[in-house]
Amino acid sequence: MRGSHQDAGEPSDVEPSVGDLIFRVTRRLRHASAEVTEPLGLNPHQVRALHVMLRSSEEGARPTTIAERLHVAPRSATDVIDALVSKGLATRVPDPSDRRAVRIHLTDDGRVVLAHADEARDRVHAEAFRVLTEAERAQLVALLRKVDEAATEPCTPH
Amino acid sequence: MRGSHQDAGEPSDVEPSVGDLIFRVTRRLRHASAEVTEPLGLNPHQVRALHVMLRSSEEGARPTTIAERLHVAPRSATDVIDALVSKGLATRVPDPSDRRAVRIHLTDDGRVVLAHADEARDRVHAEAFRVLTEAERAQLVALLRKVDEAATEPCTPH
DNA sequence: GTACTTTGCTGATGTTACCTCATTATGTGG
DNA sequence: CCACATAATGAGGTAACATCAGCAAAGTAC
Repeated sequence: MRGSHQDAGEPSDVEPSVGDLIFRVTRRLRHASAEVTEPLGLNPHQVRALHVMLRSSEEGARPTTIAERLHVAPRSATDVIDALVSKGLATRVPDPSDRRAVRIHLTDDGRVVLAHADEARDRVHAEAFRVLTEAERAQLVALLRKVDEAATEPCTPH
Repeated sequence: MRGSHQDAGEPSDVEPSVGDLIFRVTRRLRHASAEVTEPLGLNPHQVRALHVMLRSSEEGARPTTIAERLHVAPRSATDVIDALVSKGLATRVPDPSDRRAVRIHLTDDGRVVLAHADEARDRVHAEAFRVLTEAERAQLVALLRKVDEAATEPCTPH
């Protein structure tokens, strides 16, 4: 974690809007997740990069692809990869089909660590939403999905 | 915005969990909000700092207080304040009751700019949740509030 | 009052996570 | 085979944090 400053946000005397609420909940989730993955020595980007590698375990992931998934510049992916390689969680392998390119592969360690990270994150999320009943959770998913999908397909030409 | 890299995240072949979904929605909200407040030359911290000042318009806000609200170190609040002062949106006024302290006040410009920023943000949020009916929005608020409150009062001693 | 401790802010400086631009090696279309 | 595009990365810059040191003012103890 970057800072040591933690707290819950103002008491908020007024009725919070949907937007405010969703930010509050998410912020807490993010912090909690960060707390559990940090002992593993991973920041969110690194975890995400490991995921990309896992998904293309066969061929390995290209730095450019990782950059896209992380929404960062290609050059920045190099740094993320460097970090993972130096931790022994990933390896650079020359791409057989393009000698300019590199393929990034998960190491066995990487696989294990990623599994731990995922499990920890899942636990945190489950804990956070444990106050909801099964039905409520389903409802929440449905609502969020609706919002998400509306934004994904901008069917509003204007 | 820091980077120029933008896109919507992977297609996600699998059923997304509540946690994933809420992150997706929030990420989009954050980006959209950032886009509209950036033309005003403000980053989220600066907007938040202006809010703190607005809330204590009478006496002015102390840097320490602003730091707390922003969840950053006191020193870092100085930088945020510097930025706002240099834009002419805030002023430092010596605290009459404690000559070590400073009070930060909104300028008239600051008030106007903050109002614009708020309005823009509200518009973005309203737009994002427009796909929901009034009832659905209320439902969403209720669910999120439940999650939020459960986390706020950690009534789970263990 | 003198002395010690604490508090409030800020200057100096370091770290991290990004960026852009330049470089090198390789692939590709005329 | 030449011009241009693409893949990765080195070099170097910036923004947003951090910590620590310093100074002035307040509070506290005797």
